[in-house]
This record gives sequence, C-alpha cells and structure tokens, in this order.
Amino acid sequence: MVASLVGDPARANMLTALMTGRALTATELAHQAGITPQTASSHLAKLDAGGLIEQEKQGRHRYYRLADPDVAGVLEGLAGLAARAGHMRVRTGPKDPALRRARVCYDHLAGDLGVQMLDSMKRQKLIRQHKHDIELTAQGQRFLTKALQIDAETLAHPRRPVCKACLDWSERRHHLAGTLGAALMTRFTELKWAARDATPGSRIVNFSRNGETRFAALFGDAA
Amino acid sequence: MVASLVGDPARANMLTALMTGRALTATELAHQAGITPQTASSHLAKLDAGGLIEQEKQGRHRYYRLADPDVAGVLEGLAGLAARAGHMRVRTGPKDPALRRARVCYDHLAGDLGVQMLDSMKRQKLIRQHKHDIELTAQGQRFLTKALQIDAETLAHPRRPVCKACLDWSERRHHLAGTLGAALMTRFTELKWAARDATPGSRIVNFSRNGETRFAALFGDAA
DNA sequence: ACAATGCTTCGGCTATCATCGAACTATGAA
DNA sequence: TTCATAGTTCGATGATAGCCGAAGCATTGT
Repeated sequence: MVASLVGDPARANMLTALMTGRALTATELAHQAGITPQTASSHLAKLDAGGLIEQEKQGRHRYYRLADPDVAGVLEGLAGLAARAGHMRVRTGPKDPALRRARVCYDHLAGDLGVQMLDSMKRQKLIRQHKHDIELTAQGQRFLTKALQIDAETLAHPRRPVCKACLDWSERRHHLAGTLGAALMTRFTELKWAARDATPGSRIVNFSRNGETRFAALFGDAA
Repeated sequence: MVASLVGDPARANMLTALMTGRALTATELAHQAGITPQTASSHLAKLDAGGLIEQEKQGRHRYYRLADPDVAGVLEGLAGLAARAGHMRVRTGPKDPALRRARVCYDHLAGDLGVQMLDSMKRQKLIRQHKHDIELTAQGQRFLTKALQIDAETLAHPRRPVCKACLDWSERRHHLAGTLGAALMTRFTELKWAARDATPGSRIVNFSRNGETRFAALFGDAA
C-alpha cells in the first residue's frame, strides 16, 4: 500500500525534501530524515519499489527524485488534509511571491516563468517529449539561433544533457534544466532582460520592464 | 500524520467501504474490514481524530462517513498511485480462499460469487442502476418469479431497501444486499444449493455440486 | 595497487501498534 | 425492570517493521 509508505515519519521527511524537485543523494536524504545511511537505504528501496521515487546512478552517487508530478500532487493533497486537522506541516513552497514568480534553480530559470517557458517551447514544438526525456527539435535549433543567437552545437556536454525536465518546487510542474536551460538563463542576463537579486544568497530573479516584454514575445501564453 | 492512518490495512478497508459516500455503522465497518468491533472502535476514533471521517449518533447506532469530498479525492489519488505501481494490495481481505469465494455478509451472499451475481443481474437487465442506488426492473420481477419462485411484492420492508449495493470486502466491488439479497440467500439454502459452513461463527458458504451448476446457469459469466 | 567514499546487505534489538477477550456504558425493546 | 444490541474502554499479547552496528560491494581518486 502506498499510504503506508508515506506514513512512516522518516520516509515522509525524505519525500518532503524531494518536493523541491531537485534530485538528492541517499546520504543527503538520510541526513534530512535524521537517520543513518543504512536505514535510509532500506527506506529508499521501498519507496522505489512502490513507484514513488526514481533513482539515477551517477558515479558513486545515487540521486533520488520523485517519480512523477502526480506523486507530488498526491503528497500535496495529503499535506492539505493534515493541515486541516491541525497537525500543521508548514513545509509548502516559498511564501515570497517574487520567489514563486522567477528564481534560479542552480543555474537555470525556475518558478512560474520557468514553467511557462517550457510549456511554451513544447507548444511551439521547439522541444519534444519522449516519456520522461525531452529533446530539442530541429525547429528548436533554428529558433534559438535566430531569436537568441544561441548555437545548439555548443551546448553538448559529456556528463550533462542539453535538455532536462526539472520538477518545479513551487509550481509542481516541469521547467527546463540542462545545458540549454543554463544557456538561456545566461543569455537573459547578458541581454539585461533579467538579473539575479542583489541580496547575497537570494535565488530571486528580477526581470526588467523590457525583458519581461521580450520574454513574453518569445515564451508568453499566446506565443 | 494522515498517511499513516490510511496506511493500515484495516483502516484502509473501512475507508474504501465509505468511498460509496454512504454512512455506515461501526459494526458494519468492522465487518467490512474483517476485524472485531473493539478493534474497529479504536481505528474509528483515530480516523476521527485525524479528521478523515465524521460520526453522527443516531439512537444506539453511530454512523460514520467520510469527512469531506476532498478526503475521497486524496484517497482516490493514492489508489491511482498504487494501481500504477502494480503494487495492488497484498495484505487485504481474508486469507481463506473459501471465504473469498462465497460467504455471508449479514444475511446475503458475498465474495466472488456474490459480486458475480450482481454483475450478471445488471447485464441481464434484471437490476438497473441510478447513480449509487439500484432497483429491480419489471423484467427482474418476472425472472425472480419464474426462476426462483420469489414474489417481489413480499420483499417490501419499511426500513430496508429491496436492493442495495454493498461494497464487497474481498472483491472491492459491489454485491447485492437488501431484502432481495437476503431472500436469494434464503432461497439458495432452501433449495440446498448452498449451506453455511458447519463451523460455529463461520461465514463461509459452501455450494453443492448441483447448486453451483444451477447458480451458474442463472448468474454465470455466460448468462 | 591502495585508500577513500557512497551505498547496500545482514543480523539482532527494540518499540510501536494492531488485535482480541473481558468488562463497562448507553440506548431501545419486551 | 429485565433483556438485547451497539459501542466503548482496558489490559495483555504478539507480530511487524524501524533502527543501528558491522561487514560487504562498487566506484573514484591518488
């Protein structure tokens, strides 16, 4: 039963930690849950068997992430019920509206605008989706060159995919990561469409008046 | 934590029984879950404290129902995740195969054969379904008279419906309850098609060789 | 090759919690 | 009143499952 998997406190803590959408290593998750790596390993195996999480081997690390946005949805539903009962669990997303709007996830754009961008790119068939993996189309390559002077050839990297769908923490939907996601963020900064907030350590991204307009022209709801 | 409440098999069974939207008494729920009333009482108190169900006192009965449609939504979401994992419930229902096959639920037939019977009756248009309620059709009345010498007129009862869909414990699908369900079970016994197991307190129903054949002729998969 | 790191498997300990028998309360019926 | 039914509380029991120490792979780095 799935519910019993989520029911255990240690596992619930790990899942909550994964709600950020980022993939975390087994040791990091053990730390988050306050248990030893052995115990965490056992829990992670069960969560994996139950289809709640997926693992990805990378070197001597194993990265774990939520299997699916649907999982995040159900977890959010459970949290909602728990909140109503008084057992407040206040770990839901960022409260700061600016952080929800646009922020950096490592080196790429996340938040409402990040999700909106990936949606738009799929709608314009710049990006195609195969099950969980996404890839740039030929049409997408032309678009990048023409609209943003980004050469898709230079994006190849031995260890990192060009396109990767990353589960957005606040939106619970995917935004674009990978070298392309990073390149786009860099380009937006270079063009002075956007800039990281001045506050040290802040992940907020502020768009300029002009930048917001240009961004909307390329990736707006209408585009 | 809410999830741990749903995680327990017995509680999950009770909640599943309540998914029909109807309110059930504590004893009925205990029966559905295959546990004693004492244990059920403990579980119901926890579910109530967790805000998943509500109770309503009425005479010496206590009726329990899901607290909210949202609760039903979350439960459905969990079921969806469970189904996807192919991780279909392992620890539910009775272990005894005979009990799964045919048993009494109060005074009517339950288990595989009970579910099969209701399915067949719907397929033959002897019973019609309106949302959650079911009723006997004119065609069904004729069938009962002709095939089983049951007069539908005599089934009317001030406090009990003639037809009632009862969620089957082991099959998780509906079987036929109500005065008609009881009358059928009685008739099967009278005709010596079936008999309750000799063991005191046993709910198992044993069909005779002949009874199984006759039953299948009326309510078999082909019928 | 060797050491270090990340993670898993194994075995035993422990605590939690579901379960049931027995006894108690409350409502309704005779 | 007395009996029967519905439901609860209490106490004891037992099994499940989480937990950690120790040891075993696997991968990376020197």
